[in-house]
Amino acid sequence: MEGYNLGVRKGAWTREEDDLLSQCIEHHGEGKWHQVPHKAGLNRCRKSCRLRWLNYLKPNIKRGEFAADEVDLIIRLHKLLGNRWSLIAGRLPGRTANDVKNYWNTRLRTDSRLKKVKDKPQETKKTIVIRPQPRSFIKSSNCLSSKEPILDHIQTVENFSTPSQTSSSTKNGNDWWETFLDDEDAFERATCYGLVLEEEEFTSFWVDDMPQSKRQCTNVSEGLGRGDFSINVDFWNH
DNA sequence: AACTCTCACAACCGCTGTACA
DNA sequence: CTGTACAGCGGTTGTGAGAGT
Repeated sequence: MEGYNLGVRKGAWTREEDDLLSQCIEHHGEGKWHQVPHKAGLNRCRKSCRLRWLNYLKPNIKRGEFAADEVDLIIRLHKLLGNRWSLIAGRLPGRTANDVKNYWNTRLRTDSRLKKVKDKPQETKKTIVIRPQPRSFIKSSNCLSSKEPILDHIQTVENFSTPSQTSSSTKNGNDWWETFLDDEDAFERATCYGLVLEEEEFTSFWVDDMPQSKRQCTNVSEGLGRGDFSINVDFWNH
């Protein structure tokens, strides 16, 4: 595949290789990984270069022990997302997907904190197999033009229950998602319905006009980052 | 001191999704 | 529509360091 093993160097990177790769990316920028080995003068495959940069050389990478709040977030996000390490890492500034994965596999997988999650009844972790279904909306649609929070609508789906919302989506001056991860009950309920984190901002869809028969397949996504709430609704069909 | 075991981390491999001709 | 190339992801393996015997 891709000439991956055709005479390229493998194994640990040397300081010289790191310097060449760093200089190349500082000069040409990230991306076009297939060109990087040639431009950098490295006898490495593009995958190796990319991995080395993303996991080790890239500026702002945080090294060392995971803080308690980072570990807590990993556990909670893993409960939501499963092994989607890149998404989990995206919520941990300075941490890479490889770091998170390694940390999980070597320390958290057998952590007692997870046992209670494993012991939960199966139905709370049920995942619905879902398939995409194209949908269209007209611009003048009430649901698209409305500025009301999506959660008011989503709450009608599958009895999904978030803290009661006002039209400004706040309660006691706080947005509910700011405390979402701290609210074990809300978290459990959300897990039941297969919340999925995505980077996309919610901009396009409403769900309240979906046929009742399809609602059980609605997949609700919610960005958990503090202050950068976004929500993404995918429409699926069995 | 020598050997074995365990752990943490870096890196590799195989696969999937996407873009494009 | 199909094939190809590429980017990116997650699972797995390799390896070095430290602990234990």
